[in-house]
Amino acid sequence: MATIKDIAHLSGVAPSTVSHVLNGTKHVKSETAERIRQTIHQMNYTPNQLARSLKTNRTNIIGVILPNIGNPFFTGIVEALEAVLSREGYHIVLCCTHDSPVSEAESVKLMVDRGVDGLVAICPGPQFDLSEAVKRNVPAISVDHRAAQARHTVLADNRMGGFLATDCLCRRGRSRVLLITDIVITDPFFERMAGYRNALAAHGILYDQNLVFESPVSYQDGYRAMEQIFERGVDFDSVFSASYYLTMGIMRSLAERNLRVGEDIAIVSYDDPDAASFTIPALTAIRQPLNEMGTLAGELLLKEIRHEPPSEHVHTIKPALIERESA
Amino acid sequence: MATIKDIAHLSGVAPSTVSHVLNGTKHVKSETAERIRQTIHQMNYTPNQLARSLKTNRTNIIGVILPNIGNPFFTGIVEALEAVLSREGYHIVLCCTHDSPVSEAESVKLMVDRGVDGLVAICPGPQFDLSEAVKRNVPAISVDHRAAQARHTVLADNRMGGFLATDCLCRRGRSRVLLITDIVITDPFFERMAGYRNALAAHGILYDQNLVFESPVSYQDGYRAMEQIFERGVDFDSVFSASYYLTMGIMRSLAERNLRVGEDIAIVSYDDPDAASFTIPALTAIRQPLNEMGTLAGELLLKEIRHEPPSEHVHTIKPALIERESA
DNA sequence: CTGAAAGCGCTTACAG
DNA sequence: CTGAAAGCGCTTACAG
Repeated sequence: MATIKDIAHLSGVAPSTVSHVLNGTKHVKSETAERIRQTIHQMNYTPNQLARSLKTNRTNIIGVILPNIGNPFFTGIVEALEAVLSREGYHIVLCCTHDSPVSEAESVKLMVDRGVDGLVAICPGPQFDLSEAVKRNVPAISVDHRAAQARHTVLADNRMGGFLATDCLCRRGRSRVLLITDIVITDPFFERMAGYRNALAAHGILYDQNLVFESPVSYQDGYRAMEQIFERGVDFDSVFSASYYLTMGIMRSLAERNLRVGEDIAIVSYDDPDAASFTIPALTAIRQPLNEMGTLAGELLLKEIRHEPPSEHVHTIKPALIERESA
Repeated sequence: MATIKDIAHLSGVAPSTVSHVLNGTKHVKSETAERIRQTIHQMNYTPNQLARSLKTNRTNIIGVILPNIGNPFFTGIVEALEAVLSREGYHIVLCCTHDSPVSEAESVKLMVDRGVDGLVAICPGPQFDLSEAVKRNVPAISVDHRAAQARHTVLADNRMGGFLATDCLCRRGRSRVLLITDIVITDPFFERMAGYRNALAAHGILYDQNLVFESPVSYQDGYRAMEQIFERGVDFDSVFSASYYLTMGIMRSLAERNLRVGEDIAIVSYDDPDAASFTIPALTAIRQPLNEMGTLAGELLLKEIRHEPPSEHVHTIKPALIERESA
């Protein structure tokens, strides 16, 4: 590969001059500049970013750590994030952790060691630790998780979401509201449950421990959970499903028992991917403000990178109830 | 941040010695080594990978370029890929292109300039160009796309998939088989259509141009396409949907018209994400060999990195028909 | 078993 | 307007 030296030789100038036309850091006589640009083009030269970064301490890369690809919840956030960051010349690079704490720690180290200019962690596990980034002075934002070390945290108001979902059900006259939630009670799920209880209270409905079920989160697990609930003969008239993945399994279980969703049993689901409008019946769901969350996270990160004064540290964004057919 | 020099000073040795204990590249007297390890630990030192890479020309990073996150088709491939590569000490880093050719080109450049040790492009657009990687001698694998420049290409047998899907329908006595496919006819979609035609022919059914529809690919677009087909009064008894996203929209359109999927209208869908078992009715679908594709891509990349002799250049993996309720 | 020195490919004060 | 030189933080022959 050609180096900046090669280009310098071939153009009859010094490497520093080439560097300056490359970066526009100083005025170079237009003839010289043109000549240099020509040989750059002829040689198909591209600066070695590793060397550049070593010197400048900048990579123009923002690392994003997320549990996995394939979950539409992340897509919305990452897209918004990318939109605001790419506008400022940053590239986004993703690391998946598969919800493994070990992998989360490795990902932080990997990206910090590779000199990313900033880090955003989306929906990390409860023990997620950004101190490695903080120690090395790389700005970091935590999304959907209160990380002690992140200067900024972007949260969705899960309590409000839980309230909205349950309240919707109660307003429709449902009083035996099943809550099916993630078996690992991270903050968001804890908050959703709090919202559930608040809504019940607001409607004068007594909280009944026997209506709350925890399950691993997958389509299949949602199905299994619902089957067990039927086997136990639980009395209920509606479901607040705290995860879209659970919802799909729940709906199948109901269908197999010929229960009509939206009539016999009302359902409100958390999360509102495109697919939620295409289940049959379409889902009434809590839409998380993914776009806003991603945008805000991006803006906060830029501020930190530029050492602009932080506004608040924890930002909470409100979700919305999207009413369709299932409730 | 501490550097290798700092560690050397504090341990009373030369930087080269620290380097050797760091990398195990030479035997160092165990006392010395221990002392060095201690100060490394005390100082919480981590080598600067940028500097290391600049010198060694290795980053231990494999760049994966894919259209987007949020599509379960990619999840399977990436997971398998990660499994085989991480076993060999490589980390995977993702770049999303959102199906934009510009972004595809930038991603290749970004990763190559950052010195990735290998590249795999999953399902890139028709004009995708790996020559930038080839020119710089970085091994590259193309998955689900015949890239002229990639030494190795991993393909799914889409023709077979198209055949299997259509054949399934015909075997069940359907003869008016609608084909709804992506409006951008990339190789995979072209092949699926070829399989469709082959299957029709095998069953002695005349190919009818009027049964073939092209549509952008999303839930909503699938719905729209189906609605238009109804408006035109097309006569059909079954659907081969060449994309899972289309299928969801198609099913909703049928449901709204009170047509029973699997009885009035049979459907076979391409792609078999977890969700395919949880639609109502569950989908008969073509399952792509994602795990195999990812594993093979990873293995081929490793071979190239190690300059091992290539076996074949184009590897085609067979899909399978998964029979459920929709056909 | 350990160290001095060169060099990876850039950038950036500094000098002229 | 241009260039010589130092240095970013490592690794790796080479010498001893």
